[in-house]
Amino acid sequence: MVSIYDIARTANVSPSTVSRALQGNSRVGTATVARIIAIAHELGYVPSSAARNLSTQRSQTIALILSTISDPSVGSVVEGIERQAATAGYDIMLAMSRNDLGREQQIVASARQRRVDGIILIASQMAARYHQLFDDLHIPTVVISEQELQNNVLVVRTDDYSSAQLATNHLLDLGHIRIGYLGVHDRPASQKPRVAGYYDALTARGITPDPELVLIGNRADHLANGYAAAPAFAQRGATAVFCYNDSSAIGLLSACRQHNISVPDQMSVVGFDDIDMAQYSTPPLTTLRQPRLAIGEAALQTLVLRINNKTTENLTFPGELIIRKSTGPGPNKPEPKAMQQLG
Amino acid sequence: MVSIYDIARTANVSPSTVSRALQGNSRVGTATVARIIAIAHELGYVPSSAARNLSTQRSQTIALILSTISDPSVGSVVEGIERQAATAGYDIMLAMSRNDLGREQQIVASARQRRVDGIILIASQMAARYHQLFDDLHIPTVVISEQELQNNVLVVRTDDYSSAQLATNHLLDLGHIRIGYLGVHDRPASQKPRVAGYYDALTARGITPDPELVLIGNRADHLANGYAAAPAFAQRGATAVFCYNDSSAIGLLSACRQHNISVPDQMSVVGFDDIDMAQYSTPPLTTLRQPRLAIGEAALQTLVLRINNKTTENLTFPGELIIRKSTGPGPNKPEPKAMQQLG
DNA sequence: CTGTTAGCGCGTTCAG
DNA sequence: CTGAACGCGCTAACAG
Repeated sequence: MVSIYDIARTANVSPSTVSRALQGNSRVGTATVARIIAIAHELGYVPSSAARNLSTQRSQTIALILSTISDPSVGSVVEGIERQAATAGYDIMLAMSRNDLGREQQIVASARQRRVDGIILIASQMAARYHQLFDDLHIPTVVISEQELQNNVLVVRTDDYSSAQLATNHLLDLGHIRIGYLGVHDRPASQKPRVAGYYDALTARGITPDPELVLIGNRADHLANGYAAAPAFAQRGATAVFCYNDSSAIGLLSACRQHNISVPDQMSVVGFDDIDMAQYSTPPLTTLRQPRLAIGEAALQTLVLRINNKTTENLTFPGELIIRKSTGPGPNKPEPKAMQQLG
Repeated sequence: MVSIYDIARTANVSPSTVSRALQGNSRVGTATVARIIAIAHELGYVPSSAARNLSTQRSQTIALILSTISDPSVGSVVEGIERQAATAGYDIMLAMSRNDLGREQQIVASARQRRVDGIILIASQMAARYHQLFDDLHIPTVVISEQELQNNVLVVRTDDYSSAQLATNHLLDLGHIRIGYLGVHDRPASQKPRVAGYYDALTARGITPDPELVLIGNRADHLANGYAAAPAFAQRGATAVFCYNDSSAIGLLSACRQHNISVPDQMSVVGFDDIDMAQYSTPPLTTLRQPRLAIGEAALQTLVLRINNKTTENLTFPGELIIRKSTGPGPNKPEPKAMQQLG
């Protein structure tokens, strides 16, 4: 492997001159710089990041930890992160925790050994689970999802609470009373505020939330969860369901079709995320769009700021209600005229 | 940052003894090993991979390059890779090429500087585009997808050709004659053999493929491609369509519904991949399952073998036809009895 | 079983 | 503007 020593030798200069010339910044004779660069190119020189890392004590690497990549809603977030990381000159070390304790510890160990400059956590329970850990690590960290505040952990997220209210209010506006909530068990951090928003929206309209209409799936497969929940909702008289995410909603939609429950005539369904597939479901899914790409980009930018000791702050993005065809008037549909006036 | 020197000092041994003790393998007094480990733990020692990499000339890192992560079919593959990488002690450097020339070069540069021990390419045109590059890099590489054979590049993939034949034959068996193919423009490597399989299956039954029934979408959004293609297929008298992947198929399904084309009564649709969403589409999608998790795992294992100079070989996995509800009898449906007998 | 020595490749003072 | 010298943290070859 050719090093700066090799190129120094053939250029009749010292290694430090080569180092400087290659970095561009320092003051070196314009002529020698050109000559050095030429020789470096000619010799097929490729700088060693290990050596550089060792010397500079920075790895130009950020660890991206997520519970699973097989979730259609995280793709765009990762995309946003990767994009910004590339332009900021950081490499990404990808790790999947799978909610597996052993693997989680392994990941943290690996990140520490690699001396990663920063960490991004997506849809992982790790931040909550280890509570103090990320504070003690002294590695800048940003968590994407609602989170208990910690000292050294930044949060970038969608406003789950008000988004859930938006979704629920949409159903309420359509005249629904018996509105269910379909949840998951493996995303407590973001689910909590969504449930709260759902509850509060109901209560604000004078409706007492019925615990019977809150169903929490127990598997990691959200599609299957949604599919399995349909009969219970129908049986308990729900005319509308607000789902934790689009996957759950699409599973639910599929089951409705299977059980001949017409959507939206007999059952309105609202999802969350607006994944690519959402507008191609049957019927196209009304959902709460999260600005996933922007969140990913913001997460990385915030992290870089934090790494460079600039001032940073937690970021909250608003959700956007996307009305499609899976929601329709409920049994107590208000007068169209009134709706018009309010619009 | 505490180093082995620090722990050597407080343990009254030499740094190399510490190094050996921590590696476990070498012969060091059992007592001192215990003492050293204890002290290391106490001092909060975390080994530096940069230093180790520099010294050993191996990075324990593999580069995972893909065009985009926002494709529901790559998630499982990545999952398989990550799983095996973790157990084999490799970290993953994630990079997305986005079919962007500049980014592609940046990624290769970064991988070289990092001295990655191996490279995995998924659904990327890079292997084909640079042809000679990956050979010249002298870094073990495995490509997931059909590929022109290169010296130093291994291939792990689904048998696209015979899978396409399987899919097409299924449609043929159902009595369809005017069978279309819905393709994409950004996956030439895997599409080529699929189209070939489709053509050959048709020809083998004495049907002359009609070029009018082969539609190639021109956008990166496969769902949208599928959606846009429905009218053309209907208008040209296709009674069945074999799609490049499930995303295209689901887009097509959605458009059929929109245009009141009944599936499968008026139009049968077959996808490819068997993504999680496939069984929850309307109707549930008949598709060709790829063993994506297994492919990911095999890809990494093969790569590791190759890194360690063991013998390796290209791997081809068979696809599996999953019959669901999006396919049904065509206009020339054969006698049910005959079907039974053949089964 | 253990210590010494010498790099691995690069950045960075400190002198000129 | 340039060179010499040292350190980053760890492994490995060579003595004992």
